[in-house]
Amino acid sequence: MKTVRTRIAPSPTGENLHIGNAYTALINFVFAKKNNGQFIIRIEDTDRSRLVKGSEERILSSLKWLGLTYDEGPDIGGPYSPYRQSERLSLYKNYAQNLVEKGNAYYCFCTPQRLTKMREKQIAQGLPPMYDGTCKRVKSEEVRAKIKNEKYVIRLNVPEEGITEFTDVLRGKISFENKLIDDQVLIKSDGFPTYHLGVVVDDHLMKITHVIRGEEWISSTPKHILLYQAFGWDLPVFAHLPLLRNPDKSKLSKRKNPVWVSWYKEQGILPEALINYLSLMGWSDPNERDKFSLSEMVKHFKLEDIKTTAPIFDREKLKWLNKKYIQDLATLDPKRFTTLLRTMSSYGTTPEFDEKVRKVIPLVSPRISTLKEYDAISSFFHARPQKYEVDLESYQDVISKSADILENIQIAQWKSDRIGEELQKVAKATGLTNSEYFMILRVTITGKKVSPPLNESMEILGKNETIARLQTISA
RNA sequence: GCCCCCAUCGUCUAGCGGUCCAGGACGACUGGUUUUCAGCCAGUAAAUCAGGGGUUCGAAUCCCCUUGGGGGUACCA
Repeated sequence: MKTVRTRIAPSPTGENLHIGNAYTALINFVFAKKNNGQFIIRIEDTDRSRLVKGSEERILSSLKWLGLTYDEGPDIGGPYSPYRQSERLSLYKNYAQNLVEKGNAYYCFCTPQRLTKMREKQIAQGLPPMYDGTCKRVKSEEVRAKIKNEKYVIRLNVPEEGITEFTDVLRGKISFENKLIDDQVLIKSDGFPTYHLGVVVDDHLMKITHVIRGEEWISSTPKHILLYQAFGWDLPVFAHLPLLRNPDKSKLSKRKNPVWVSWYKEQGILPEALINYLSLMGWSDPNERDKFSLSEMVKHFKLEDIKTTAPIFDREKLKWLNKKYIQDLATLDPKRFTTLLRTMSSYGTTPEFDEKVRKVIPLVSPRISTLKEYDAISSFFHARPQKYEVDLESYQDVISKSADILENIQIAQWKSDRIGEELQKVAKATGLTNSEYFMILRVTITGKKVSPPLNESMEILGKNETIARLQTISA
């Protein structure tokens, strides 16, 4: 049996890794690993006009961040190097010329202006816009002359009759009438291949066994099949994944949704949570579990189980999952949790991991669903409140009494339980309800009406600091 | 316009001819624990399985049509 080899072929035309590409990458990765195969990254940078500087590097780093490690790629090389199409240019042209010789492709000298006009006319007549084959009929002596001093492209010579069909692992048989398939450009006038040529040549040369990609490629697949046939190559297995959608059901786009993986990282989403959430798109664990790791997914994954209905990428459940993962991390590895917090671009007040931070984490982490939220809740542990959510002036007396009673506790007895007992006494003595009294104290200590548990927080702050904060108000 | 794909609670989904007057999770809501929030526990609402025809003793599950949604239709990927 052939070794399973999958790949994703991102174009460095965006800010970062697109969430849709991350999804495709996940499925390709999991499928490859499930079959002890290889997962490959190939950069398809054939559109020079849309190239974004630094994009490739950021795409690769996001892939790594997500834990989708690849076996071969542009930065790590591999047996089929190079993995960047712009570095494989001469290849494509040779293959295209070979097709011309066999009659499966032809040179085309039509100008973009003529093509536009042609299409407009076709649309006006209610015809499908397609290349009209003018250059297919140019005599070969004439072609040889024109190649020398005219710009040209090379087009695929699609048969005018017949049907091209293929079996999609997820969708079954899909067929297209050849007469509706356009004579696709294979080599552009700048000498670069189009996606269609590049993807077929490279997938073949790199021995890709399974082409798993987004649904938007279904209608180009017959062109690819025709190419494989023209070259006389074996077909890979095709699987077209559902497209992730915006809440309004349109194709996931940056207009309507944050689509860059880097955005989720900056928000304080953990990679494990994003991956887990993505894996819930179109696939479900056989045990109906919602939370599971990448390696657990690999264990239970079956390509055929992917549902073809396009899911909406709705961030609610991602948030819930992230909360779970944050709690796990904070509990199991508070040190790493702290490090992560401190590497956030929105990094705030949390100092390096120490005894105090170790005590703060279990109090704060269950109350956040993204790392970004951590600082707002925990900052009072490390700095006195700058402002108070409630006007405390009329409560000076109560606060002062609270300070006095806490003053009586020995430093060695400074524990949340003891603090609580003492404060209950004050609470009873004042005319205030418990909730009102503790709300006042809470605001005094934390600045906020909502905070981690008060007594425990006071314990962590220590006697001196606690009393100092009370006196700040009562004085 | 033409081609192709898709259709179960608001969302993600289970279901692959009888065990489903459709199950789970998120979200929402109610109650409990409680000094706030979070958590935890208990519970409620939420899908005439898009609609209509078949096939079958029997259909959410198979077939057809309609409708709806999506994708493609470039010298972009």
